[in-house]
Amino acid sequence: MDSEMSDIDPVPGPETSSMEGENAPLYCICRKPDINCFMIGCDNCSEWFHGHCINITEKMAKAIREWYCMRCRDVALCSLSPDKNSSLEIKYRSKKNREKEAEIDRGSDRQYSTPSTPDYKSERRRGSKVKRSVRMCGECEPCRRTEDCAQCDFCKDMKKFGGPNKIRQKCRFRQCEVRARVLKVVDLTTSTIHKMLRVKDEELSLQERRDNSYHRRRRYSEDYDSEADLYQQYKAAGLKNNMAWNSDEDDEPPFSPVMRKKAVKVKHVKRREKKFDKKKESRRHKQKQKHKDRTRYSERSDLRDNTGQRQCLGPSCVEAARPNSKYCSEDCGMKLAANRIYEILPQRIQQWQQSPCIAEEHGKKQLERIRREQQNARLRLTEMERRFHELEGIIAKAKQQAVQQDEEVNEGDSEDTDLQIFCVSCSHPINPKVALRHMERCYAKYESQTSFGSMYPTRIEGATRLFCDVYNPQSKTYCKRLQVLCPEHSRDPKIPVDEVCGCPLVKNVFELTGDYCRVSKRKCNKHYNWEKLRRAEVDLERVRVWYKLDELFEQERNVRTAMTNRAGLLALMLHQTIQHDPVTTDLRSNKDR
DNA sequence: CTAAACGATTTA
DNA sequence: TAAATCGTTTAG
Repeated sequence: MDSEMSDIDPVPGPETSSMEGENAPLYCICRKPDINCFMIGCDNCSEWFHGHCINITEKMAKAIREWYCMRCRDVALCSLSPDKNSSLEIKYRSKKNREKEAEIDRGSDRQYSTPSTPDYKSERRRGSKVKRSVRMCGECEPCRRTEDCAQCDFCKDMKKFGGPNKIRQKCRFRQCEVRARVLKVVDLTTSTIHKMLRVKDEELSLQERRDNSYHRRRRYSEDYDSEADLYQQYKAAGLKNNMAWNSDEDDEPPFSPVMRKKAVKVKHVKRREKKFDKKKESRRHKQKQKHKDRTRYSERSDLRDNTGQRQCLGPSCVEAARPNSKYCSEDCGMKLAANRIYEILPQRIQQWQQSPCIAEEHGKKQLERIRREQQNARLRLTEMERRFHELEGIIAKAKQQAVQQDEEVNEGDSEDTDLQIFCVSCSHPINPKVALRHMERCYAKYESQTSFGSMYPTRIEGATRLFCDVYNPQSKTYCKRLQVLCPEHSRDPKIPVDEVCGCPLVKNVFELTGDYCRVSKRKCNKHYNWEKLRRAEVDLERVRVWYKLDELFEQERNVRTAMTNRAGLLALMLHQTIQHDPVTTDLRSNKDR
């Protein structure tokens, strides 16, 4: 049934597989080592078979209740024993009962062996009385606990302890070490992270010692065992300290680092398992996974000597470790850590330099691209600044024009038709003659009703008149409209009677004629507020360029950070790239260039 | 992303 | 049938 259950079951044979490389046990009719695929176990001989070797898919397996391999079936047939159990037929589930039976079957697996299904696996389960479930390995200390601590947050939530029953989780102290979901991670401080790292370090060095010394050689299996070990400590200490989980003193805080580390670790494993959970059906049909090398926690005892005291792990230190620590002093811990760095780092640097780093090259290319774009943006910016000044020049010059009286105004009037257009803002029909005026006012009206601000004032060096930037104490924001377009904070100046419109006249839309509109500004409907619009046009473009520059700057910073962080001390110590096939070169390197 | 909440399922 | 607790959703 549970795929993950098989992972930790120390069944002789398949279960103790993987990771051992050449010595990996062989299974199935093909006699190949366990590969990470669906496998089915014979309910008689317990041998494992690859699904694809015997043409059984996971889906098919779901319908199977008892499965026997060819050999067992043949033998049973040949012996022709009258014994009722010896007819080894594959038994299927009836469709409607499938779900239910799975459960019943599962349940019985855990506890009993029915005569018709010789259950070797459950017998191998070390006679554990505790029922196993998805979230309980049934083996660990917490699984065996039957009493709630009544003090943890989960207990306090329970009805029986007067809680609101909102969280609805098992007592902290009964959360399975192996399978419990990660429920809450408390107070992750930097110091705990360091401690977590140190735990890993210690573990590594421990391994070394074990390998080099009289100790029986043992496979180093990630850090699960260290967790278990520390978890024991946590429990001991946690109970003593009345569950001061957040206590973060001395070397090994009793609880937090363990659980926190576990939180990180377990999560991924669990997520994957979860997927499989859904597919799984019976205990006998297991999806094999890679992380089955979790060594049993009980094996950890060899770290301590008989007296229960341990030697400090510091380099050539012979002192006894402090309680709840693996070192006699902080110093020893640091020394050990330093040693490890000296030992590992040169190698890793060398290794790193041996293979070209694609990411690094990408980064360089990106930087080049960014720089090109930045240059373009800057050019555009200077161009826009030039236009800005040009426009101001034009406006200034336009002001000097003398007002030409009357004629044209009347002319405009005479052109008047009953043509109507609709305001883009209020959609009222308006006379084209006053359209610009109306729309301008309409825009101002609506625009004033909204606000467009940011928490910070604009700080762009060398840019004049971009954002309005008026502070609004109510919302504590700075207005981010274009200054020229902000109807809220800047009123159009009153136009003197004698002011000329002064809009540069054009023919064919774009060609400047060099002349200026000389109608009185107040009366010119054709070029209403032309300066404002022209300024806005320029300013908007300037803002765009600034945004672009900002974005590019951000990109550059990101790329640079990525590049500096790449192959840093921590990265080199923690990660490693393995080139599995040195013959095949990186496909990208051919493609890209 | 995590923690809290809570419906749903399982177990007693 | 209630309690236990799991897995998923929601909120922050």
